[in-house]
Amino acid sequence: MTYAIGEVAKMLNLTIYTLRYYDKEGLMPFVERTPSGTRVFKESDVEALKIIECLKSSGMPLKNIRYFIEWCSQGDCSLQQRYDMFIERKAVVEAQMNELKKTLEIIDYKCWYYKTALEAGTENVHKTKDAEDCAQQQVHSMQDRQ
Amino acid sequence: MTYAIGEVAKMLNLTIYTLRYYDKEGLMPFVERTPSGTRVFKESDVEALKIIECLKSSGMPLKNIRYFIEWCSQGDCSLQQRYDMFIERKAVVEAQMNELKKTLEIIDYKCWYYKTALEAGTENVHKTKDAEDCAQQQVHSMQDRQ
DNA sequence: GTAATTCCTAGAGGTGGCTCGAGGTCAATT
DNA sequence: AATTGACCTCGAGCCACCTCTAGGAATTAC
Repeated sequence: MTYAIGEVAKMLNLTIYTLRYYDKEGLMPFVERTPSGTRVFKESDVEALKIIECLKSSGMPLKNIRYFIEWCSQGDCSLQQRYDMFIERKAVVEAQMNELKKTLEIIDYKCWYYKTALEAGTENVHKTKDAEDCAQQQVHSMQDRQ
Repeated sequence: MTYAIGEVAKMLNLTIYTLRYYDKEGLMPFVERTPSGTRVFKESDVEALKIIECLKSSGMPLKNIRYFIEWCSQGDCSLQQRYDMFIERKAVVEAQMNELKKTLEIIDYKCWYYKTALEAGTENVHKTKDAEDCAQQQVHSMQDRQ
């Protein structure tokens, strides 16, 4: 089973432009063509594109993804590099998750802050209390929600 | 206690260029100046910048962060908008965390894939088995690690 | 008092990642 | 035979987000 670029775009939720751009950037050297030049995507090509999407959403720039793709076509001699790369990606993604967790904590605090301000009708409800008071109140509000 | 732009840059791990750029983009209308034009950051300005950083790392574009800053200077009439914005941010960040979790699962699989390939000396160890075999093996390898 | 450091503005330049328009090919349908 | 629609290339344009340079002013250290 093979796919045309439009089908692949739909499957991966990308535009045709993006796929062609990736090809131009050397991310899809494996995709074959018909004699007239139309790209023909194999099942394995779609799988490779999913890995590319995975690396992309791990925050890896396209340039570096291209190096990985090059390693892949070099065979077993690049296994160590590829392993190291995924280990590094793992660390990066875990760091990102920790960052997001911190971000979420601040956002949760702000949700509480504005919720109580709305209830009071004014933000002054917070400005008149000191920071420790606020933290206290937040803890209680958090517990109430459980 | 007040700070100069260079101190704030160090505190927030940003460059002076970035801070000035944010100012140019209307993200810091609250920062005052000395008669000679030098920016003077108050403690509360640094706190506001931390919220800006929080919104930024939640994936919010600077343009939208500016709207939030404008709302802040409009007082209590914009409380609802600000609350809604943080509720929306919460959803966005939670979605991002779910995305990252999926990404991490694929990366974990790939770490296992390359680890076993390295042990075998060749990637063929995976190519000769079918996908279900691989999944099985992965599950075992995962359990071994616990 | 002069040298070093830090600040300022305006505006140009750069990177990453697309996004699109023009002009053309090809295969299938009417 | 003509139309439709999906494909192609090339190159320009665009958006977000900085990043830096030039030219200048103010402050601090010796």
